[in-house]
Amino acid sequence: MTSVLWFRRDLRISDHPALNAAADAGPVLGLFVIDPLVWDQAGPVRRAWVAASLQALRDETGGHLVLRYGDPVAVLPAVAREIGAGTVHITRETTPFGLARDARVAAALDDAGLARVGTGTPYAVDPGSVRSQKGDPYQVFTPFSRGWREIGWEPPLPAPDVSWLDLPEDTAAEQALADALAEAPLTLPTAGTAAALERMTWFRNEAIGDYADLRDRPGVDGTSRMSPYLKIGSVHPRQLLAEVDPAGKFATEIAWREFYADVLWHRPASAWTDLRDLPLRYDDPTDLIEAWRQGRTGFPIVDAGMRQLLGEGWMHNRVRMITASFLTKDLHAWWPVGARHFLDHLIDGDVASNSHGWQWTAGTGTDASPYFRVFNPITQGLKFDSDGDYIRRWVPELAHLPGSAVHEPWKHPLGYEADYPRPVVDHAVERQVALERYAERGD
DNA sequence: TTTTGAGTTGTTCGA
DNA sequence: GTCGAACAACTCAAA
Repeated sequence: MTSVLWFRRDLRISDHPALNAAADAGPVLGLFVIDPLVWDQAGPVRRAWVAASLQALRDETGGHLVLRYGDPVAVLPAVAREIGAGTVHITRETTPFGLARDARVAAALDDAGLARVGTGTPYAVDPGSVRSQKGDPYQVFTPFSRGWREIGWEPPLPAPDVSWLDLPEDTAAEQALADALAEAPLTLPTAGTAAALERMTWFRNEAIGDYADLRDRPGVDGTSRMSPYLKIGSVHPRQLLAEVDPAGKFATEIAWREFYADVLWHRPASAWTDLRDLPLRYDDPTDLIEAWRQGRTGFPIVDAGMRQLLGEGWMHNRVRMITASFLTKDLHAWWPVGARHFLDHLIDGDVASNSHGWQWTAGTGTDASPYFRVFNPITQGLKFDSDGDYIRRWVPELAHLPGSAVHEPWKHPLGYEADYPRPVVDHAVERQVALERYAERGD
């Protein structure tokens, strides 16, 4: 029987259980729907990454990827009818947005007399399935990760033989793809499964030994950089876990991704609201938030990170924490303001990891009340970018300063020669304000 | 039921 | 320069 495989965040053909299910049943039409509501919200680099990943998937299918532009609620029944398919196969969604969209599409498919089959999820262990001995979902990472490893996962599936179907091109979709690709920065990673696995092999052979030491240094290429591939589904986490020690540090990073997906599964509102209702008092300092977005706060490592985000669509994890701490603890803004900006621009922006990473920084997340978690952007810079290379790469106004002097331009006679902004706040003062607000919560 | 130990990623201060 | 303690009190998981 003919079916449609609706690709979403599973842009690959290997280790793809839903594709296997469709291919086992008969000929398959591979479809991706460019939904303008999602597409237009994304920044140019994020769009370029999706476009490049679609192009890679098209290559992997031998050119048989059909693109459509529009609302999936209208597109899916129309395409299924056009090709004579009775079933739409998907990888099951787990996020609130994805579940709501799938529910609307499912209703439309029902009305059209079409079946829908969900197989697998983008996770090694499906969200909702790791439970404590009492049967409750875990609220804390470490016990979750024990339960997660106990459940375990299957080895990756090979790519199936697929009899692909085609339809005439949708001009609007092809144009959207071409426009997005035209805006790709030179720093965009090579998209697709093969590039992902090649990078993973390099990481495993060359970098994983130094991972614990180098992963915190934003000026060093010491992380796997698998997150953009995982986000778009060019690889499934099973394929990465098969390459490493399941008890090791890298597998633990995968477990963090799965933990946050699990938390979001049980608490969908936590995507955009405080997981723990403390409540904290927030400000809305519009001009300062805009300075933060643009990387013009006068704190070098904050500005370097925010500019890397806009330029590359990626930010080093250490710097994500520093910039997030700055927005929430120095500017006292509500974390979703920052989470929204990150999600719009990060090529690896994933709602579960993004929002819960932000909640961790803001102190509203899963781990217990570390009220004192206020990053000092200057000492963090000196500690993790001690040679200053990261700053010089992203903040040209400071590129003339030597070594670690870039972190404290106010101490250098030539620090402001190139019109670098002065610090927009006094960190020591704002740190005290943040601590006081934490102490007054609920009063 | 009660108790106990633990909880990703920090900073500052004083010895 | 290095190191350990203090920094609120709380929630969770499991014994």
